Formats: sequence, structure tokens, C-alpha cells
Amino acid sequence: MSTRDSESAEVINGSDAAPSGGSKGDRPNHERSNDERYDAQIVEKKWFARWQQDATMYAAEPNSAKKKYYVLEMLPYPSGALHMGHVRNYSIGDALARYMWMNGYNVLHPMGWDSFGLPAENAAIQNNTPPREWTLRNIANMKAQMNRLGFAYDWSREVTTCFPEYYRWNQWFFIKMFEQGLAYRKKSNVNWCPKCCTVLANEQVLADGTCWRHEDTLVEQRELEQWALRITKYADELLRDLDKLPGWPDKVKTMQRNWIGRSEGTLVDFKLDYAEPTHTGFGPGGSTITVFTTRVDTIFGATSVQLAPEHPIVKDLAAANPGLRAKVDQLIAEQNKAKETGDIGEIEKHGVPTGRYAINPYNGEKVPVWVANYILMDYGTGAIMSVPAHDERDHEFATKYKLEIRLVILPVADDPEETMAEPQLPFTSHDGMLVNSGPYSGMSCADAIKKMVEYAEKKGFGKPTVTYRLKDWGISRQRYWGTPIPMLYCEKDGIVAVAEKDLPVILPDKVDITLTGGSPLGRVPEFVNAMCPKCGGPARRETDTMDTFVDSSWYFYRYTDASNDRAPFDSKTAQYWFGDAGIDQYIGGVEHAILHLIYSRFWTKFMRDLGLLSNDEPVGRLFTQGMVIKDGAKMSKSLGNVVSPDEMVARYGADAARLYSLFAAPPDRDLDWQDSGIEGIQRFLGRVYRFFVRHPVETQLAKSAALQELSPEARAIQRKLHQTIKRVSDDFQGRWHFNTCISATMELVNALYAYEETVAGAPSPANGGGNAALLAEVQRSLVLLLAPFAPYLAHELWEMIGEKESLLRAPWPKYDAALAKEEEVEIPVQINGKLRSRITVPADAEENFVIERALEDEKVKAAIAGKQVVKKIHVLGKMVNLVVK
RNA sequence: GCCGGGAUGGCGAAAUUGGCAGACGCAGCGGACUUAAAAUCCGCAGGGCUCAAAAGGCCUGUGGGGGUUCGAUUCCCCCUCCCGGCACCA
Repeated sequence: MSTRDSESAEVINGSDAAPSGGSKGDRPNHERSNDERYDAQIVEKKWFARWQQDATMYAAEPNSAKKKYYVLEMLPYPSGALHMGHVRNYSIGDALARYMWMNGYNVLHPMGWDSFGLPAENAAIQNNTPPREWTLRNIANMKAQMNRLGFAYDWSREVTTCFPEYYRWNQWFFIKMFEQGLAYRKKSNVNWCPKCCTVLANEQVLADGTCWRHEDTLVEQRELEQWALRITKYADELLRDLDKLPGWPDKVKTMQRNWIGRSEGTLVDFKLDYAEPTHTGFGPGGSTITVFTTRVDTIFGATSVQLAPEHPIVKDLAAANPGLRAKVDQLIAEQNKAKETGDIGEIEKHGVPTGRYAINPYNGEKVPVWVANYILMDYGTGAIMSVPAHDERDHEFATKYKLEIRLVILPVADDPEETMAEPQLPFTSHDGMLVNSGPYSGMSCADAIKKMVEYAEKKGFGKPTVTYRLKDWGISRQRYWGTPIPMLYCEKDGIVAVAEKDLPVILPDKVDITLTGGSPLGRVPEFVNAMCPKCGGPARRETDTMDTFVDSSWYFYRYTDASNDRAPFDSKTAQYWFGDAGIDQYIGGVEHAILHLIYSRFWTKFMRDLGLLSNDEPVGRLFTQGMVIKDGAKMSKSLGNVVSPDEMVARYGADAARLYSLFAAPPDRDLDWQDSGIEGIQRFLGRVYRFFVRHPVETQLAKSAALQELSPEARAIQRKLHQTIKRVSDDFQGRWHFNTCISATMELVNALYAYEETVAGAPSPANGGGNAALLAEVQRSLVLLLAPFAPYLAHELWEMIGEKESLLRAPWPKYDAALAKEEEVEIPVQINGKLRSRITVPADAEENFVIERALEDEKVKAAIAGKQVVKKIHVLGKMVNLVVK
């Protein structure tokens, strides 16, 4: 699923990092400080080893009475090594998963590999390593990296899409779609990337006409027959159901809306004029041109009809007219070139008259029929009515070719005099009044559209319609490393699906994958030659493979029942985890806003209609994290600003890398990586650790001792603790600003150090009494607050304070409003909105009391001397403002 | 052109409901510890002016301009710049 991973394999090197510290000889003076030093490498290795033996601590509990929570990060393409974007993505998900566990939920938090795809083939060609081998080695390496980073995944549910146990269900789904007419063969102009040597889906071509994997390579147009999935059947539902997704970012929903591109309009038949019979086959009563328009109200201003160069009528006309044909071929060439360079929006408009006329059914007027290079055959009907007065493109074209421009809409203004003023052309507003439009003159645009559509329907020359920009999903790929399409071509029976009992169609191992000469599978006779399941005769296998986006369209259902060999998954189990609303929280990059996130919505609706699911949508809440950048630019090899997670782990530890990626910016914003920043985090972790070393507490103390008789300083710490619990919990519950969760925790630690400084000896449990018990409670809570973000350190401290139960299942600390409440507050006093003084009052002091105190304040007295207080504003606990004259 | 998002110290950022702008961290400066350094701990710190200095005081400040309000980083109008997406889609 990863877009453009070019990082090569790097072996995790955390295990052979140099030991920190560096003191070799006897240096008794520094013994103490060395004991206090936190060595992340040693501590993390210790817990890493334990976690490998106790993987079950992460597993979801299927029969639990707890409430379920499904948190998921987008699965990576196994490119070789994790990059910082992955670390950020997974740190967010892991923190959330751990938090939800600690809050008593039954959490599903799985991981897998989107492991089919082109890079494996390209690597195979370069290094002479089979794609499977290369892929599996990368998976092993990246899994080791994930484990070293301490992400708590339920590996018992691991999904690897290139395994037959998985892709057989791709084939199964495909056959179901074929049976229902949702998968079909289609000959059309398709996007062809000369570097990938394969067809691409529309979604995989970037705005500038380049390939999503090769930004320097323009995609070509080729006419090919290939398999397509009828996603357009769900176009309307895909659009409507976006309204059911309040947990999705507006940005993503807007992008999907634009992509689906629903447009309501009218189809209108223009009869081709037969006054000039020709030998082209269009005699009297000849052919009809159906145009699509969203502005039928402007039809009395139509002064020509424009056809796409590839329109069938143009083909017929050109066939009989070599002069026209040459010009049309020229227009087609211009259009293709513009499509390839992505400049279709800036193409210079050209057109040629066909010499024929069409009849406007509303007024019987004959208008010339032209062919123009800016009309697209694959949108609407490939034919438009041209209204130069009210459409920018038509206006430009008509001006260039001196076609008539006829005003039929006038602007409506408040002032009736202005209404009649001639607008600047083209006047494209929908807010207007019709003129020069026969019986419709005087109507508003909206009314006219209604009446005109009614009339067209009554007379049978037109009807309302809806068109979409969204096209069916072309999924054939002329490459090797993908799911074989389970179809056969039989001379007798034609196109036949592989029998279900014969699934999976296994992707053969030893295949010549050179890029030329069509689909590699076509060169494997054992694969190609098969038997027709209908007649038993010889049949040829389909040799194209599926787009890898098929793999990721339903993988998250497979996690719920990953080893099922009778079905893609068990419906009941999937229903438990998906509920009605889908995945509770999905986290990934915004680059999949269109691709993966629209395909998987489509797949869910298809599976629902198949009876496998009851949810309409796969993802209830979606979070798109920002990019990790450095020196103001996205990390890339060519810029040389790549930060390697392995290096960060080796140098600072996994906790520091994770904590920094959450601390440096709110997760939805881009994160500017600074090496000095992660050093600060390392210092913080050491600071926490040192405090625990200096103040060893037994956790039982926190549970047993009474918390009364606290010194004022201890009471302040208690207050700070509960304020911190509130801030961290609120941010988890609400807006997910982990940076402020972490800074709040830092403040608590700073307060602990200040406490230690102020009250000499007070923190020691040797003092006994309430203060020591409180300190134990604070330290225990601090570990819990850190656990979602820095699991290694948290586990180490948890053990140090004598806790035995699993930290991952320990209950999240409870916030106590009474304990968090300040007794006294400092209130700013403003005079005319400017800060002049501060007074300290009891937190719940009444207004009169506070204002009285403010007026007694020396600085305030000086500021208002000789003036009259005309207004007194008091906001409880916030401020006082005195307005004086 | 259209649709999103953004602009706050030297830097990353915070201010959650209109109420002390700059929490927290980085970089910086000063101090303690040390033979020294590292590490650690403590402190200072938006800009400007005033004051011998300090304390203090005053002015100013959240991209720019206007507005609403006792009070605006926050709400409204206009503008500039940056990032992302879409774009002859009829």
C-alpha cells in the first residue's frame, strides 16, 4: 500500500550498539551518577527478550465480556525497512491501543503485509533474487524492527497478502463479482506506464499525468482489453454514505466527493439534419446526437453542437470524408498528447466543422456540428451543446471561430434597473433570469430547468440524468507478482471462471519476469494450459494479475479470522469486531484518501450485498497523520535528509524515537524532525528514571497508607498529579494531541524535582507517613501515564516499584476533580483591558469579594486614581476587568 | 480557477468555551558540582524603552488591514503568502 518506497533493506542494528556510559576505570567519585544513568539499550533489550516469549500478552480476547475496540494502522508494503513515517503512524496506533487496553477494552491491534507489487519484481530483475524471497526477507526485517520498537501487535493474526491462503480469497471474490456482472472485460483506452510495463488505474495516475510510482514518467494511452470491476454501480452510495462518516476528516471526504464527481444534468437529443442527404449513411431520419448538459436552461443560447473526436458519429462522418478524417486524426493526436502530459486543462482549443447540422429540439433551430479537441469521449455522452454566452470554454471557442454568441440569461439584482443591464460575457452564474428563450423567458434558471426537463420527457427527446467522473476500476496488470486472475478462455465456452474447488490458482514460482513480451505468466505453458471446467476441453488461462489494491481492499476483515480456510472470514467474528460502524480507529497517511480508502469502501458494500457483512462502511473513524519532514522537505534519498529509525533506536532507544515522534507536533500536522529534539526526549526519560532510582518506593505503600496529613508541598504535588491525569486522559479521549499529553507529563516530573528540591528529605519513605505514601502513588501513576508512549521505560519502572500484574492490563489512573482543585487562584486584574496587577483569592471566592480585593490592590488604586470606575467585569476564576473613565 | 489546511519567540510548539500570549521541549546565556570536561541539578530568557545597576515601571507584540466586544491568537469582513487536493467534467 505504500506509495513510493525506495528505501533499500537495512538490517536493524540495535543489537550491536555501542554501550553507553564509557567509564572504564575505577572512578569512585562518579559511581553514584553512573548507577542513576538510564541505559535505554540495556533496559530495552531486556524487555524485548521477555516480550518475545510472552506474545500472548498482546492478543485480543475473542470471548471477552469487555467492550471491543479495533484500532488499526495501514499495513505497510514490505519495501525493506521502516521509515520515520511508519514509526510515527505506528506510535500513534500503539499508544491508542495501549490506552484502550488500560481502560478495560478488548483491543484488536493487528499488523500485516501488503506484499504483492512491482518493487519486488524490479528488485528481482536488478539483484536476480526471486520476488518471493526478496519480499519475505523484507518482511522478516521489518517485523524485527517493529518488535524492537515495542509495538504491541497481535502477531497470531498476521496477514501476508502474497500467500495463497490469502490471495485465494481475492480470486474467490473476483469470481463472485464475475457471476454478478461486477467483473467484466472491457476494451478501452487505458493508462500505460512504460516503466511499470503495465496498465494503471485512473487513481494511480497523478494530476500531472505521471505514474504514481515513477513521477518522472508520463503515462501513455493505449487501447487494451482488460478486466474491470464495476465500482460505478456503487457510485451513488459511495457518495451518499460519506455523510455517515462524521469520524472522517473533511479533507478526505471532499477528495472522495470530487473524485466521484456526481453531476446532475439533462440528456437532450439533437437530430442530425437530413436536409442535405449524403452517402454517409445518414439519410432522412438519420442519426441522433445526444448531448449532456447541466444547464439545459441555456439551450436557447446553443449556437453549435460539439463532438469529441472519438465520437462514433465523427468516425462515420470521417470514414466518408478523407479531408475531415485527417483533421479529426489531428485533433485526436492533440488530445492524447495533452492527456499524456496532464495538460488536458490547458489544451489549446481546436475544432473543425463537419459541414452537418443538428436540430435544437426546443426551437427547431439548425446549428452547425463541430468536432473539438476539448470534448472528452469518456465523460457524459461525448457531445455537448455549445452556449458561448454562458460557458467559459464555449465562449473561448466561439470567439476563436467566430460562432454566434447569444445572450439568454440575465443577472438578477436587487435593483430592477440593473437586472436589464447586459452582463459581462461569459455570464456563467446559475442565478439569473431567462431571456430570448421562447416560452421560458422570464423564468429563473432553476424553474426553467424543471419546466424544460418536463417538456423534454413529454416529447421524448430528453430526460434528467446523473453522470459521474468515477470510472470502473481496471484491475488487470501485465506483471508477475500479484494475484492470478482466476479466469479461463475456452474455445467452445468462451470466458469461464475457474471452479471454486480449484482455488487457489497458484502463482507459479519460477517465472521469467523480464519486462518485455507481455505478461510473464504467458511464458509458463504449465500455467497457461488448463482444462475448461464446463466442457473438459483445453482452455487458456488468463495471464494478467490483479492490481494490488485488491489485496488491501478487504484485508482488515481477514485479521478477525486470519487462518480460516473455508471462507475469507467468519461473518459473526467480523461482525463482533466491526460492529455497525466499522473499525473504531484507522490510522494512516492521507495519500490513500482516494485509492485504498475508496476501493475498500466499495469492497465492503459488495461483501455486504453478498451477505457476508452487516456494516455498510469499513472504517468508522479515520485519522490521517502528517508527514515526517526534515529541513522543510519530505525525507528522500535524493535530498539526503533521510533519518533512519534503526539509527535512532541504536542511538537513543525505541522509547525516545516513539516519544519524540509524538511530542514534536500534533499528529495531524507535518513533523519537522530535529535530532536535537530527540536528545531532549532522551534527557526526559533519563530524568524520570533517575527520580525512581533516587526515591525507591514500594507500590504497596500507595495502596495501604492513608493520604491525610499531607504537607502543603505534598498536597500541591497531589493536585498536580490529578491535573495531569485529566489533561492526558482528555487529550486521548478528544483531540489526540499527544504532544500536550507528553508535555503535561513533563510538567509533573518537573514538579516532582521541584518538590524534592524544596522539601529536603521529604520524598523518602523513611520519613514514613502520608507524604511517602503520596509519593508512591504519584510515581505509580506516572508509570501508568507513560505506558502508552514509552512502554520500555514504563515496564522497567513498573518492575522497580514492585508491581507484578501486566502493565498492559493495569487500569488507567482515575482523575479526582476534588483533589485536582486549586485552593487559591491568582487572578489578573485589568484596567480597560490592560493587565495592571494580580491578586490571590480563594478559588471559589464570590464576585463582590474578588472585586473588592481588586479595588484594594495598591497598583490598581494607583492606576484608577482620579478616575471613575464605570464597569466591573468578573469571570469566576479567570480575571477581573475594571473599565474606568 | 475551485475545495481543504496553515501562518504565534532564534526553532518545534502551547493557550480545549472570547479572559494573564509563548506552557513543554530544542538551541542560547548564567550559576552549582568537577582539576577540567561530559553528565546532572538550579536559574534567566518575545521585542523595545526607562533606570548607574537591580528591583520595578512604561510601550509594543500571534502574516497584513478593518470590524464586533469591557476584553480577540480565538468570532465576522477584506487582503497577502505557504502546503495539499481537484480542474476544459459540459
